[in-house]
Amino acid sequence: MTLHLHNTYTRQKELFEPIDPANVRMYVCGPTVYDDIHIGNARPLVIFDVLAQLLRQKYGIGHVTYVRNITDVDDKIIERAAENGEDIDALTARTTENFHTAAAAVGCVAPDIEPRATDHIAQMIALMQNLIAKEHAYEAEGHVLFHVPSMPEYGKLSGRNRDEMIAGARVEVAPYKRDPSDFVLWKPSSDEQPGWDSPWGRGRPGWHLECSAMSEEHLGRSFDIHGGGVDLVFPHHENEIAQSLCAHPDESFARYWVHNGYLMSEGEKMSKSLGNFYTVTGLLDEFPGEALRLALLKSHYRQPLDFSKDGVREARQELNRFYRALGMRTAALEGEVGPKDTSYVVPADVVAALQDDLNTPLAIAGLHVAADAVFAAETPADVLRTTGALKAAGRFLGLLQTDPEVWFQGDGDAAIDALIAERIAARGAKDFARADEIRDELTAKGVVLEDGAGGTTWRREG
RNA sequence: GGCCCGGUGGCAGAGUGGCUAUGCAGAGGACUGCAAAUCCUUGUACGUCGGUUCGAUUCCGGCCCGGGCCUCCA
Repeated sequence: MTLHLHNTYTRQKELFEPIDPANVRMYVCGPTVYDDIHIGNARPLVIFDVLAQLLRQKYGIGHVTYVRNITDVDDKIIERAAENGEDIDALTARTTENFHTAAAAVGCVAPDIEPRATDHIAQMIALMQNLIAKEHAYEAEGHVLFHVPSMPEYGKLSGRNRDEMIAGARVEVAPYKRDPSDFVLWKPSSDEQPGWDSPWGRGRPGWHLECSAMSEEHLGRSFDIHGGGVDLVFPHHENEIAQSLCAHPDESFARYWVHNGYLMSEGEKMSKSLGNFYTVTGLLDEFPGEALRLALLKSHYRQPLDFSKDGVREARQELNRFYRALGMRTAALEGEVGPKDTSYVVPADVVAALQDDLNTPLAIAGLHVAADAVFAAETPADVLRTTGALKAAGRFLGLLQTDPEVWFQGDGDAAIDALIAERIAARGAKDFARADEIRDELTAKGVVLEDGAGGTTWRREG
């Protein structure tokens, strides 16, 4: 089966053909670590995690290099640290840790390489020297600027021309710019600001330079996929292309540009004043990370996604259904042993959906079909086969890898077990009044009991 | 103002030139001491106006509505 991806550069869905199938390379823009990540930041994390897993599955583990950077030098960081009265290093360390915790909580596997901007200052300086030598960049008043008119193709990715950008410019043009559209590669730092020595004095990099430097360092001058949110198309990715292509005109830089759509929250653009600003950490107090992940994957990645807590609740209901199906496996094993046929086939419709430009909603529909098959299973062998298929399909999406008992019951609860035992005894004695009393008591605590053929099980609902 | 994306049943959300996903919620039924789960049945959706076509939700155009980007927000 073949993989197709929508390429922003050509605005078409294209057959994916890696430069080197033995080393498929993907670079995704990671966070600027100035604050705890919000649910909008989590969307690209989850999407590109699915893509990375799909690539690993297709080309083999060890044949995919997934790089996701951390931008730890930026004016927003400087400002936030000043606001908080916090040391910059403390701020970036704290927010980086929050980022890692949140990413893991929504089921993302760590990227193969996670470079930090501040570890690549030397590479950035070399890149600027190269650009200056080729007359694509110039120094002015301690700044280094990229000269946009030096690149005729500038604007191709975002589909805009220079005149439009100048006409739309809302910011006053700095006097040292040769052209209003020129952008900053390097800027001087005051004594209080973080800075590094350079041929142009002590300073720090502009926003776009770090990604050009880091992708080159870790993936080479040409690589396969470059990903991020649509809002990065312009100016960030446009400028990365300008920097990297002008520095290395014989290379292709990234070949497939993959961008995820914007996320809205409760029907509106997320903002702190509207009360719809959700950090991942905050949401994790209310919902399992897996429910957040499913809620994010229920829309196609290029579509705008209206995130809502109701949507997460619905995702959790769906996960309940999947985990109920997976729980049949335990029941089957506890009952009859049966033939130990654990062979299963990963549902082809799920894989096909993902290979068609990451159609996760269609893949999830395939998960439901797989769950139906579990519920229809008639023998323990069928249960083992169908649950195996469901779980394997879930793995493609980074879902359903938890033990069903843990999903429903968490760490367990001896008091609940004791009440259930008492209720089973009461039912055995036909004391249904007492049995119902216990059910009501547990219902009030958000515990749902199920009397099945294999005994009584319970789950938390809330 | 410029550029771009979208408007699908109560909600979420795929997809297709004719056979009308999937889930959540709802209704009826089977099953169940009760309940839950599961299974069965059920609801005839594609913003609007034109055009192309034997036939359009799907292609083309106008309009309306919503959203995004336009120098540092994923």
